[in-house]
This record gives sequence, structure tokens and C-alpha cells, in this order.
Amino acid sequence: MLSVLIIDDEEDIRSILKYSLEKEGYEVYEASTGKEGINQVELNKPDVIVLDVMMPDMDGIEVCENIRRKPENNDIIICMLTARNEDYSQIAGLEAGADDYVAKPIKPKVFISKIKALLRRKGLVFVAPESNSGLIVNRDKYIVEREGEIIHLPRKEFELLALLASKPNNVFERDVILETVWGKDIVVGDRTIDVHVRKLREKLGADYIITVKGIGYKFVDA
Amino acid sequence: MLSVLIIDDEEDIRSILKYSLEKEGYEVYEASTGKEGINQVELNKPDVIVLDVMMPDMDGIEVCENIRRKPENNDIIICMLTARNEDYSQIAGLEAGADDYVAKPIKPKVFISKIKALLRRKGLVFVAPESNSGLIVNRDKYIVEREGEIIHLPRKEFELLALLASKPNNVFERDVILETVWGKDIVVGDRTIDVHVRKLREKLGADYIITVKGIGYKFVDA
DNA sequence: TATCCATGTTAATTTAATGTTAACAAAAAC
DNA sequence: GTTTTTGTTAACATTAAATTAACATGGATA
Repeated sequence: MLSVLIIDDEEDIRSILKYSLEKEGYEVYEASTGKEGINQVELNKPDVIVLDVMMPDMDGIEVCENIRRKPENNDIIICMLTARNEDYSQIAGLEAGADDYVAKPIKPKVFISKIKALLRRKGLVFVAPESNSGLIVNRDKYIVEREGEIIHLPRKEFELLALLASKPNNVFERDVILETVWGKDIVVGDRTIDVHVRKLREKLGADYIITVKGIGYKFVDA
Repeated sequence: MLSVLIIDDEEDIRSILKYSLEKEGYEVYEASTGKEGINQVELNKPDVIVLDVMMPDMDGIEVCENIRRKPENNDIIICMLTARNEDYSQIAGLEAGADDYVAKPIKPKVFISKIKALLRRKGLVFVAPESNSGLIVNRDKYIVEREGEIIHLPRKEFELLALLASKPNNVFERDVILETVWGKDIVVGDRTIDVHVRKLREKLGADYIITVKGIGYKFVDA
């Protein structure tokens, strides 16, 4: 499961974010000061940190630099929270090693989609509906995870799943799938895609990939 | 509902555009400076941005580049507003990642039809009259949405609806429909269209598609 | 009002697309 | 070099979608 650490002195903000994140299936840790945040990073190794720029004890920028100083934290995603129009902090934050920022006031939907976009950019695709259990498609490791369980997929199956999961709910036409997963001028039989879809369904469950007859397939993120 | 963000320093222009857009059923956000515009993009994730090239604080080109720099904004449609004959900015704007431009002085009707054309190119057809509830025909997802409700349609029904909705209030003759949805030289019986229209009415309600006896069908908008 | 013609309706039928399985080929791993 | 895993194919089954045919309706017109 992917985890998020929220570092913010305001309890209200923490609760809102926590609620939104947990609803999406993330594990959430909290810290109310910069110092505590840095400790939590060591303790819990979160995948994502949401970090308020303005805090009483320590500037968010400082916290960010501090975290980034350790090379083992390099691939933690850091997302800054800034007051609206606080333009300086945005730039400074990015220089300090933040990956992105979100302006207050925070709209939960925007916030969540931003987190998802960041994870996607990192090659982590996270799908966590209440209906299915969450899937993490990790390109670097060529692995799919579900609730800690690691599912190993052969190349073609992985590529197919990764393609579909890269844009949840988007329909991919059969030719597009062929071109992307198999290659421009490789010709395979009509039933090849189906067989791979079948194998994915066998391994993941039938609910993830749905057929749009006459068009193609889509990965559903309900 | 589809949303549009207007970034322009002149309040008059903003009001005119806002009025036209809202009449068509779009949700409209405003920003009077480039900086504010960029924040709004993060905040509200609009589907379309209308962006003035000439603004005091920041050049529209700059704003556009700034927005496009983030991959998650890739499929936002950006439409530039340019002064008449400002030829340079048009070219520069398109290079910076704009999808189209509209020359001032703006004629609301031209403007609206341009926006609709851009959305259509992206596979989104929006029909939002006050009378019926708005329909979004989404090609990427191959679904139709009405007030959040998702309606799945089989291929022929979807294509038929997409065709009719692409030009609301326009009458499509039966042969034109056949040629577009079924194909040039495919011959089907003369009740086939009717049956598909019936199924659409069954799923969407009877008010969207009306029969023009002796000619064909049209999708009514307002 | 009788009748003509375009469209509406329904259900059965046909067709096309996808699902399934197992066998075989090709690549990797051992 | 043998074994194991992965990828592809072909034959067949299954299902959803599209089409048809037969009949109903409804409005225009004489």
C-alpha cells in the first residue's frame, strides 16, 4: 500500500487531507511540526510527503531540504502546500527539492488528482477503489502489488496492464494496444490480445479490465 | 459539466465571454492576471483555458508555456485571444502549446463555435440546454454522461448519438446518417436506423432526438 | 373518413466480436 | 542442452450487438 505523510501545523488541514487520502486507499501518517515530520520520515519511509510551507517551528523549505539531504529519501515525492499567490515559496520549494505544490485553499479532488499525477509520473500507478482492492503498477521493478501481495507478470501482460492502467477508464482500441504493446509492424493473430487479457483477469480478478465491444478494453478505476 | 477558465486582464472581455459560455452551460472560472490564472489551473483543472496574449503582469505565451510544462495539463485545451493582425503572437502561441486562437474583436458566436470545435476535436461533445439535462458525449471513455450518471452505449448507438449531437439542431438526413455511421457501401434495411434511434430514446429519454418526417433526425439543444 | 406513406415497435434471428482452451513454438532460465 | 516459462495460434464456444421482418401507429390528404 502506498503511504503519505502529512506535515502541517493546522489540524483541520490534516484531517481533510487524511480523510481524502484514506478514502482513496492510502495509508496516512501525520506530523504537526517540521521536526516531528522529519522523524516520521525516518520511521515510516512514506512514498509521498505533503508539506506545508508555513509552519511555526520550521519553514517547509527547510524541512524539504533536510529530507532531501539524505540520498535514501531521493525518491520520496514531496508536495508543498502554499497559500494562494505565495509565488516565492512555490519557486523556492521546487528548488529545495519539492516535486510539486498545491495552493490553498485546497480542493480535495484537485489535491487527490495531483497526488495521483505525481505517482504516475514516477511510474507508480495506483488504483484504489473500494470495489476492487488497490493495485500498484511499478514500472521500475516490473511488478504489480495488491495489498502487499506481489504479483509477477510476464512482459506482455505487464505492458498491457500498464498501458490500460495508465489512463484509467479510457478505452484503448485494439489497434492502439497492438501498436503500443506489440509494436508498429508486428503482426499477430486476432485472438492474441484476448488471451493476454484473459490471463490478466485470471491473475488479478475479472473486475479490473472490462471489454468495450467493438472498440477495445479499459481499466476501470471505480 | 465542462469548465472553462478565462485569463484576461480586461474585465469587459471576461464578462462577455463568461456570459456566452454560461449560456451554453459551461462552468466558468476567471482570472485577471497570468499568475492568478496559473493558480486557478492547479485549483480547478478546467477543461478549456481562454488566454489573452497581452496582459500586464505576464505574457500569455509565458502563461501558456508554464501551464504546458506540467504533463498533467497536457489535455487541457488552450485557446489564445490575440489582437487583430497580431500575427507574431499567433504563431508564437501555437508553438507555446496553444490549440487555437481567436482574434479580437471577439464575436461571441464565432468564439463559442470555435470552443465547441476544439472540444469536438478532443472527442468531447457537450450539449447543455436548460431544458434537457446536459449530456457529455465522451469518445475517450466511450460513455455518455448526464449529471454524473454514466450511460453505456453499444457502438452503433454511440456513433449515431455522437453524430447527431455533434451539430445540435441540425437535421441529418437518413442517407447521411447511414453513410457516416454505417459506412459508404454497407447496405442495411430501412428500419435499422429507426431501431437504433428507438434504443437511444429508451436509454436517454425521448426528448433528445426528434424526428423530422421525410428528412431525418436531429438532436435538440435547448 | 379512407388510404397512403413514413416512421415506430417488438421480438426473433443473424452476425460479429470476444472468450476459452489446449497445443505448440520460442525464449529464458537452469 | 534440458527444463521451464512465456507467447502465439487455431479451433471452437459464448455472448452481445445489429439487423430484419412483420406489424402497428399516426398524420397528411383527398
